[in-house]
Amino acid sequence: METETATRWLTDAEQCAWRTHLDVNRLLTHQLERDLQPFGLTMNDYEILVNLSESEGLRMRMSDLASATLQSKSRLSHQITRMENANLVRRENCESDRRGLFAVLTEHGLETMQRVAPHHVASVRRHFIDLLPEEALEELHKSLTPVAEHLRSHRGKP
Amino acid sequence: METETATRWLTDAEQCAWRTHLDVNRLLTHQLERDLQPFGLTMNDYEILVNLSESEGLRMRMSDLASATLQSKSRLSHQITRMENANLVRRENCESDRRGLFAVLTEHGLETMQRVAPHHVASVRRHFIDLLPEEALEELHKSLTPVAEHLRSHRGKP
DNA sequence: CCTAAAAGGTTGAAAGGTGAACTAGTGAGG
DNA sequence: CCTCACTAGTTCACCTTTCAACCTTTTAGG
Repeated sequence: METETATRWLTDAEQCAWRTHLDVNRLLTHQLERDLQPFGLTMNDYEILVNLSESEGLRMRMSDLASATLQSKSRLSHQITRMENANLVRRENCESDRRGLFAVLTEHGLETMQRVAPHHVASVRRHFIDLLPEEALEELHKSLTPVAEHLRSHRGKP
Repeated sequence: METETATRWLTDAEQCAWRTHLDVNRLLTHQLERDLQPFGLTMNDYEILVNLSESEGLRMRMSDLASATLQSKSRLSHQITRMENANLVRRENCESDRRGLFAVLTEHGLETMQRVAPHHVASVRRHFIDLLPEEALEELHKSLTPVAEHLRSHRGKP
């Protein structure tokens, strides 16, 4: 009688797909990061700017921003401090809950965002979107959505 | 006459696909990292172990290992130092080129690798591979391969 | 009310990553 | 042979991420 189940190793096809996926991620992240560098932003910075610029009042509660960007509170706190020093963002107290803080986009943050966005979008197109036929992109989205849901619902468990 | 070309913003579909892709990456990386944690390994450690264990003589030149894992030399050097301290790997001089070094898998490194691999594979299946129908995985691979090539050929340029 | 637990955030130290400067060995051209 | 440019790899200084400890305010129960 077996107590251990035999390992289901990856098939060759699975292995290839998986490694390609990993590689694309790493390479793509590097490339996008590099393309943002001339503007003095990282992808983290950019993502925060996007989130804030899409929110009412150009502001978000720290926690909401943390979970929107899938970061820990601690990391976000440091991140916002840096961006505050760069005058892209400022912290503001929350009247209705005195524990809370808002991260608020500054004028300069908004301008930066608007100036950089076209370049970033071009970069995403050039290195990813425009390399995939339209159906492939839709296919990708359809396949990945359940994965994202699974992972989201699964956070902080075994 | 226009000097600036109008920005081709992402369509809604493109935007969704792109954001999902980003999210899956981040969430998946976190999850895999967490599943390796009980074994005292990071994904970087694991990847190095895999590369070495698949090489002749369980060894690779530092540069080759760096480019196989898409890391900078500097980063790899630190990484190997840590793994050397954990006795997973050891450095060995290269006779034929006295500038060069090999990273060599130790006995303990090999055992660790073999012990951990089944769990890691299970994790990859559970959180990714097995969530995708077989054709979706092949589709994914076919779509992503040209992207990987593009990015690889494009390293270190505008 | 009062208390205890939970939620919102920050902090500081330690670990990990980056890029440029550096050392040492190689190898091709004169 | 020399020398000069290149390759292999490490190191240093600096920045980012992580994790646990911490403080304050809110909420829920008794």
